[in-house]
Amino acid sequence: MLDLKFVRENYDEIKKKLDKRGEDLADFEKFPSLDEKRRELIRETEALKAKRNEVSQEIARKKRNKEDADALIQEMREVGERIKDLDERLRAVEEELDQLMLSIPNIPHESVPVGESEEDNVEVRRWGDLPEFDFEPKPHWEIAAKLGILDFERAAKVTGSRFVFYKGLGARLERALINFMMDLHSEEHGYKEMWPPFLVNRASMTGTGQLPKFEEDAFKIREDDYFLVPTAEVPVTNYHRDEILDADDLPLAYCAYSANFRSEAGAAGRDTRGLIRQHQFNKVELVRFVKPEDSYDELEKLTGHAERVLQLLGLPYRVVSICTGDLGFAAAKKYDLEVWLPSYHTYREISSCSNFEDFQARRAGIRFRREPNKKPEYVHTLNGSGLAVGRTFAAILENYQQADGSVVIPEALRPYMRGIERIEPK
RNA sequence: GGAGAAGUACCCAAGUAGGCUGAAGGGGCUCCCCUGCUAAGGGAGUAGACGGUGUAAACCGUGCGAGGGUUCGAAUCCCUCCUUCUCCGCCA
Repeated sequence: MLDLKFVRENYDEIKKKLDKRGEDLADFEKFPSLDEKRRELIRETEALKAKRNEVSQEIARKKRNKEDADALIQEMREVGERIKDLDERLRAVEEELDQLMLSIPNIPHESVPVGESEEDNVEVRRWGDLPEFDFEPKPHWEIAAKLGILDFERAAKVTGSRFVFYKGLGARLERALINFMMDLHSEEHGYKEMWPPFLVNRASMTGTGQLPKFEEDAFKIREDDYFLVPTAEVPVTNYHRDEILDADDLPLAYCAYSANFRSEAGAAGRDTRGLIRQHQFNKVELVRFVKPEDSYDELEKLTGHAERVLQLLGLPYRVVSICTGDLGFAAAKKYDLEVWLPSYHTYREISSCSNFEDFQARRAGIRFRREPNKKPEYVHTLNGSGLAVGRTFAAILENYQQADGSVVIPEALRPYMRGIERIEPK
């Protein structure tokens, strides 16, 4: 959410910047009149309330002195009616303004490349040599089938499409990846390890920006208004919702594993095979709460932490700076890490690292105090996948596949696999 | 899931015949005095937050878990919800 005063004072400039996202700005046009209407109603209603408070004192005094206060009471009865009426109108206007503000995306940072779609994203750097095969590399679902470590068919029977069973060494590999990533970030990168709830309430989903605009993307438990987490970002960022943090504690860094649930509305027909796009997938998430002046350095740092996972696993990747037209709703700037998938002959997103500046913090009420008695300020929040585990699983199968159908386990992972160096066809 | 009790400021806690209580008292914290260390003692200060008006000083509004209602006026009365605790049931 953007700051009301800031929008009021910089309306035209902000409009220009939002336009670069390719957003429909029809709603935003309503801002100036709504904002003015709101303030007008506040002025009116508060003047009446001040009067009511004053006269109520007067009535109390008269009653104590056994004087007649009927005329005043009669007068205040009318004032009360007017206040009630104005309050109702004010509430309606504030509700509308609130919905408007909650649906306006973040302003892109000046360093974000201007563009319309993912075509215009800018590659920042590449790492690693692409693997060379003296045979035709197979897609990961075919490799997995030979190894007997994934079962999509039975998952479809048990649940539905876009779900999967990991089996045997496949299940162990998935678990090894989670443990490897969590250990790396908590032991070496200084993140505090968290294990969050996988269901969150509406306020949390609104705090990080999934709601109100993207409700159809989420799985919802209807009767108690809970949502299955689409990413651990939601519970972990909201961990500090409505809090004022100590400046000395910043930056705060958390890493959290969670299963992630996404309805993938609108993705019908895309990536229907394999692990790339599932309704449920595992991910290790990095979340940072930082001082505003540090947040862009922090974004580089966080991106580096995610990259480190790929480097240790020996998976070739590139870093892409997401352009204005492709930027997520809440992000001011975003880097994607894209891992090389041989069977696709292309890089595919495996991590997304964003700086939200104070956009989420304002929605979620996450502030900090620089010094005692100073006014609280909003923190900047960042997060990034470190990494999406299912896609990492797929990348390992594809990049480490051998001519005989086996898959070599990257060395860094072997301690987590009880020493297993290779998964052989069944 | 059933039955009870409770939610007041950083913490504990008083406050129902509704009005001079936005909130007694204590602890903690900050400052000052006294005390050559320590212990103890004395005094002062300690809602923050959000919103509105204003160049500003400042003034006004909201605020006693949340949201409604009754009333000229609510921490105090009524309703709904949330959370915590105790007991029972059920489970992992």
